[in-house]
Amino acid sequence: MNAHLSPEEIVRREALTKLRSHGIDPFPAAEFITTHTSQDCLRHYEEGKEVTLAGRIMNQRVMGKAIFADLQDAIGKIQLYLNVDEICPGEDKSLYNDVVKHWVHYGDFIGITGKLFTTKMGEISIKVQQFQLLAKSIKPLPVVKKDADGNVFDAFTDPEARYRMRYVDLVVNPQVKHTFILRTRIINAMRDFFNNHGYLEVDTPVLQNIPGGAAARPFITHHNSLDIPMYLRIANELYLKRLIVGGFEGVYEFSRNFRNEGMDRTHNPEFTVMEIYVAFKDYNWMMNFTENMLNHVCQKALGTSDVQHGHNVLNFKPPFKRVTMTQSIIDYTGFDITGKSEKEIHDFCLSIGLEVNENMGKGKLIDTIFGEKCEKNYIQPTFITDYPVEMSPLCKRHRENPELTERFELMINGKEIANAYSELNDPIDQLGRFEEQMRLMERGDDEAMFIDHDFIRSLEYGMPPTSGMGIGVDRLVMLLTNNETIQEVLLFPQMRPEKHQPGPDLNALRDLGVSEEWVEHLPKAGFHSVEELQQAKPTAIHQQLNGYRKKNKLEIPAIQLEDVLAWISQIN
RNA sequence: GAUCUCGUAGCUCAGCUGGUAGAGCAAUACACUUUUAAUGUAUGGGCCCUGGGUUCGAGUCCCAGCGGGAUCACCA
Repeated sequence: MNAHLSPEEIVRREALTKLRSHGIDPFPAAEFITTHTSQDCLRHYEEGKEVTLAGRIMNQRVMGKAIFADLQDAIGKIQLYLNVDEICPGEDKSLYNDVVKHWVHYGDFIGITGKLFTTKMGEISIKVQQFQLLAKSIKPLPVVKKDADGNVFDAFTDPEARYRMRYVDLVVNPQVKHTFILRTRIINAMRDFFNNHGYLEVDTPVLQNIPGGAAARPFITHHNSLDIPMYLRIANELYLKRLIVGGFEGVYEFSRNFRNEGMDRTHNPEFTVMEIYVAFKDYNWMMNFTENMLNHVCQKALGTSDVQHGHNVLNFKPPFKRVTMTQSIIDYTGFDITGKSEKEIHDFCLSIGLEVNENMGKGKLIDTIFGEKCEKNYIQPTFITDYPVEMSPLCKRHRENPELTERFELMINGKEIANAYSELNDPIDQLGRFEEQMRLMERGDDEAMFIDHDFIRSLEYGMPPTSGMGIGVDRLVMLLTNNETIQEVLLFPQMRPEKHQPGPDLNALRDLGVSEEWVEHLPKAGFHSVEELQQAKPTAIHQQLNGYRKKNKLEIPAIQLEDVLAWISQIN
């Protein structure tokens, strides 16, 4: 029955039996009370101090009657010194000779009590006096080794295996664990910053009737009792604005959004956006707020305003540079879009070799120019402001130029990190913009937005002037943790489901009367299941099995055709 | 969705113009009471992703599929 297990797994399972027969439960229930962590021991070292720790045993160096090993807990690692006479002061040395030396494996959880000391080589270690197995690991972890210079050998690097088995990744790759600790620190720092300003964290619906607030393909599901389609949210913006209508001064939400679109190293079907809306503010205020918030996050989470990302050092000390969209396009193409018609801009795009088509409105054309020619140049944090009105259906018109909107996007490392508006609060203008979106949709723009009439109604009751800002949390975390792929900052990134090839069902084969000496060979010879036997001709099975026997020089009796016929008759 | 590329032992990887499946680490056994990529000796361990095809012969060549990665398209 162990045919599908690797030899190491078999050894570990046999150890379970041996431990139990010696009265040791490999999965004990009782709480194990620790007094210290690995870091406590290293930071507050006192020779001879008694400590109790728990963790995984990671790297054993057996030297006869003594063993050095590393204990890895939630925080780090510390070296253990396991000496036969310390662990087994009496006559009975079996705890050391059997349990510790042979039945405890790399990756097992253990609890120890011992005294701190420093080895000849100068490493702080624990001289173990009491040893207890807390949980056995019956699948071997990848073994990653590191030399004195910090060079890593045999690292567990296969992205597929790492993302599918993040639990393994976290155990053997400390830098991965650190990324996720930083992720939480970044989010906590943002939350603190907003709370300290008195803004309220809220929850709004994930399951929505109208997937509004952004332009994207939604995931569709169905509510049985109401018998209506429902959508996983693509954004939470319209709900937060309703709350501003309701009278909150400032609201924010860390929103898990879902978009049914392509997946790549910057896109996951579910992702996190932080959105905040503050009443009586405009986008100028929001720029100051955003740069101060980000600097606060860097200081709190990383302890610096200078963040290493790839070859660049990103400086988050306010103020950030501010450039209008129009000026940015002049800077990088020499073309001034001010007052230009859709046709003129279209022709300009063609003249500089951009791929555009007749379906693209003015906003989309300008967006294309910016995306192709400008965006990548903004490495240091830069606010790009005053977008054309066609690109921003939820944004208030610019106070000085009705063709523009009071919008900014924050560019860092050549990519968009945040997006903010002076929010459109004129219900009549808003409805008109939604209707314009519908026209774009009919013209072939599949990114145009749905109309949310309840949202319009809320604006009709009156929304104060408000500024809102959204920030891509996953991308911010990528930026601040020096990662290039979103999968590295999501604990469980979306993957295609694993296809399980069902393992051979040996018991079903036994039930047919297949002899014990043959049963394990049937799958290897190509017959994994009863069904596969059923589908093959008995004569072919007979020949194939005996061919396999000959090829592998099996010292077991040849199969007779009658045997095969007997199995088949059992099936029917 | 398109193109390129990869899939070999628990992990990291070799395997050339087709000819009996390899290394290091891990495992097992023995030795070793301050090692740290511990060391030394010995041993075991493979549906070479799956299914077809070519061939006397396929891990290797061809086709299809499954899964991953990269680039592109769409999007944040």
